Amino acid sequence: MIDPQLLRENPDIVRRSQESRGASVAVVEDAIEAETARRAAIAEYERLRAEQNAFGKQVAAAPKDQKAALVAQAQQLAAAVKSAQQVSTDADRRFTTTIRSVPNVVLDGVPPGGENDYVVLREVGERPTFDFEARDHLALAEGFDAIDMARGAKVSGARFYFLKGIGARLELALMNLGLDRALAAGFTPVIPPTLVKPEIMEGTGFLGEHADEIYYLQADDLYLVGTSEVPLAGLHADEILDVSAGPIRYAGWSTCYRREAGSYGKDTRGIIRVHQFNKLEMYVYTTADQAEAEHQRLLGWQEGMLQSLGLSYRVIDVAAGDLGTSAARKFDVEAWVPTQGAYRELTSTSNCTTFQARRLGIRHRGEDGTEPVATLNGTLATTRWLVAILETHQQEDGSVLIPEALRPYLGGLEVIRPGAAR
RNA sequence: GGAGACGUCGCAUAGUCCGGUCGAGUGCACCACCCUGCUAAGGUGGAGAGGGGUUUGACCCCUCCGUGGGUUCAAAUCCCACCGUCUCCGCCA
Repeated sequence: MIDPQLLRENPDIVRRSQESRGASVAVVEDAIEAETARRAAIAEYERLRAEQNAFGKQVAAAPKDQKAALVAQAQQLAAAVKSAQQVSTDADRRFTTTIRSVPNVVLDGVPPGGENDYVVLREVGERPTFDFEARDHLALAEGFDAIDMARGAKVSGARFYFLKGIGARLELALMNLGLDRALAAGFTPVIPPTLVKPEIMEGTGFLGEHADEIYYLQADDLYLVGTSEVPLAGLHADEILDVSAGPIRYAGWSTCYRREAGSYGKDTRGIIRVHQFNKLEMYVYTTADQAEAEHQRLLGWQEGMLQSLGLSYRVIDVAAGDLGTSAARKFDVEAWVPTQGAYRELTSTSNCTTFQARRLGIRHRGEDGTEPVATLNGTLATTRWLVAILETHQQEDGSVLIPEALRPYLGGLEVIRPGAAR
């Protein structure tokens, strides 16, 4: 939820943000109107309520013979209070609904436009080249019996898979590498719940435009999370945090579930786009004025991971129209996938400023009382990374060199050979 | 799944039977100051959250006793539902 004070005092900033997202400017006018109506309704209700409170005291203090007459009067007042309260509650609900439909205000410098209007900030590392026919990640993995798509489909349907043998070990190694690096950077490791209540899912901003993407368990009124960002944001809901000593940083490992509705026919081969995968996610609570610096740090840790794995990548500044509801700015790190001749997203880091925190009631004590904190998130590793690792480090005989950083997590294994791996 | 107990402003508690004096008392912790020859003890005062108004004054008002309803002129207190915690029983990968 955006700052109501900003809406009232600087609506132009909100309008410009909507324009750069290519989103509706009309909702800004709706929100302003709802805010004004809300305040008027509250003022009227509170005036009547104050009157009723004062009257109640008279009734309590009155001698017995006068009480009946006073109570008769008070009954009328009570009716007026009740209806004014109803008006006030309705106005408040309408305001909340309206303002929540406004996505976060984008930061200065974010490129305007849609999906293809990103700005490339840098390209890092040399793209691998091969003097043989490169195999794609699935062909390589099948040589090691590391990924089993057919049986995944048999058991669970399309876009499900088994990671087996070295495939399973490789993923665990990757996650452990990420966790150790996060630990060194001061993150607290967390394994969160992956089923969450509606208000938590709502609070993180995922029930808006991405509602179709989310698995929902009707019998229990719970949602399966598509990222541990959701439970990590909910972790401190309705709390006042002490961020005076610096940002509070969590590294959450979880399985992620995505319906991938509307992506029929896209990335159907292998594990690029699947319904279930694992992810190590960074999640940070800090003050609003430190958010942008922290965002750069998150990006730095992500790049450090890709570099340690010997991957070639680029960093893009995602355009306003392609930001999620909660994000004010987002950087993606995309790795080069040789057989696709393209960069594919491996990480994403968003600065949600105070948007999520305002919805979830997460505050800290500032100079003038409590203020919402800023929240940020960013990927540190996912199952998809296996695609880039396998393809980048493949050799002519179908074997794959294991990046040095991963070897300690695989008992020193240096190369995966077809047929021999387990 | 069944039975019972409980859920109060950081923590611990009083208050709930018999509705108005609870716009919530006390202890601990916390902050400021005082006293004290010093990381103790004592004293005084302060201090919660959300929202509205405003002559923008360190001022006024409204709301918050798990959540949501209800009864009432008036609810922490009465009624209903739900959520959570604990104990016991049952069942179970």
